[in-house]
Amino acid sequence: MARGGYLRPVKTVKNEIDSKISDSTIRRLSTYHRTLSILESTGTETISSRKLAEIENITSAQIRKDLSYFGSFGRRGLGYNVSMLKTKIGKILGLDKKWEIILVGSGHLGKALMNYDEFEKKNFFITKIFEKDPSKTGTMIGEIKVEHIDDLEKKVDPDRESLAVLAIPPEDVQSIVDRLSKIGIKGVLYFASRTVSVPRNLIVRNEDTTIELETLTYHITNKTERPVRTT
Amino acid sequence: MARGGYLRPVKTVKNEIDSKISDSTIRRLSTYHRTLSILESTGTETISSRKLAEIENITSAQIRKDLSYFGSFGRRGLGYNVSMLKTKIGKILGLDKKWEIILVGSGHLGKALMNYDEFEKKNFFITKIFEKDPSKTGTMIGEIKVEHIDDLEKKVDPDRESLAVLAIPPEDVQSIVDRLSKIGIKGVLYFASRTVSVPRNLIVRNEDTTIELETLTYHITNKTERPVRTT
DNA sequence: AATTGTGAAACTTTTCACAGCA
DNA sequence: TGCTGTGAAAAGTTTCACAATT
Repeated sequence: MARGGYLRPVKTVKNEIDSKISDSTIRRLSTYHRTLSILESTGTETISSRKLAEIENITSAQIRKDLSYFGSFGRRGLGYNVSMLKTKIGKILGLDKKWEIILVGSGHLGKALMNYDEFEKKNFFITKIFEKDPSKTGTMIGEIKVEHIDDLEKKVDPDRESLAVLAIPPEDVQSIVDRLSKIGIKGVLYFASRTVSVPRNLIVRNEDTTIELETLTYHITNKTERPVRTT
Repeated sequence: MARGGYLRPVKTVKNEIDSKISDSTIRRLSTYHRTLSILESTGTETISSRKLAEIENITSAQIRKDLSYFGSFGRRGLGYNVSMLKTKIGKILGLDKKWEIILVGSGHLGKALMNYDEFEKKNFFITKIFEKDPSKTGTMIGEIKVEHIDDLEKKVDPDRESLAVLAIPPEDVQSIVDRLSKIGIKGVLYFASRTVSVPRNLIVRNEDTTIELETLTYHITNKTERPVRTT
């Protein structure tokens, strides 16, 4: 293990500033959290890593290892308490706090995000909407009044809204990312098919449907065996 | 999912053409392809792995290694011919063929996908739309007439349409995946926040916005250094 | 002089396998 | 007995560094 002590063998529950947990682990924790929510709502009280692994289509060792970076949440011989594990993972991911999100772009994708049920389950709330088309300024989407993009700096309070989701065309992404970074927004998710240069104080993620489709066409074209992971 | 004990993910591949190319490599090839398109359209004729690496925010060795799995496309001392490399990568990803896609679900997300400009650049064409709300049957979205979901099996020709994109609620995903698999669809991309059990003959991908947001909230909450990768 | 292509090294992630505990 | 937690081994991925080539 060449990671040379990124985790002391102590039972630290919270990792501090510099431990290096892989992105894959974080993404899996997110799926565990979502599965645990469903199990909790169906009244399941306890689950073993083996059973959870079956649902997730991964190995049980993977689950135990992922959790071990953050502490010991199970009971030997018994498994994990569903609600307790869900709460613990939620805390690791920061889902115990309410997250206010600004949405930039109010086209079809923006509206789809506004209606997305999963958000509030995760404590995510879109609280402001910005749009460059002036004819839309002042119109309502759900309970939120659309603001003009020129007012971004004026209307956003980064102490409240720390996340932004961009449902805008590729050519607008870089400038909006730059403006959001200046305001002090902490994280941005955008959907456009484009690379952006990322200011240091900001975490940026991209979700690009064409990349996903191209992994499909690659595998189909090259007749590769189906990879089991779906997330 | 219980397929007799827990299954260890079928990572092993016994197939004709390729050996074991990682998913990360395929995803990067997809981004190279998109960058090369832009370079081509701006008249750039040649690019070195170093310059491409700067754009992509990765190392040049990574690019050369990714390409080396598939052949030698550059000229020592000179770099790569932009159009030629774009064509070669396109061929690897299967983008030299036209892909007809069926869309299931015609809500906001479905409409956003219908309007998505990037698709045709990649030779992706949504040619059929299915919807469970009968009041929408027969209405037009763009140039396509919406069909009722009951007619899925009747109206889909898997020799033409090999891909499906699902813009439907989580509770409908599993049954649609099962039906598409029976018809002989080869690849499915869905957006709902949910794991599905995947029939053997089908490749399934999931794009889940809450997972992306949770990687953001994790990093912000734990004040981890910004990871450079944005895609 | 510049830059590819690639083995080998370095590093990361996953899986194994079992001690230890309920 | 059943199942977790975890070092160690195995597998996988990225980076290094340089011979080969234009």
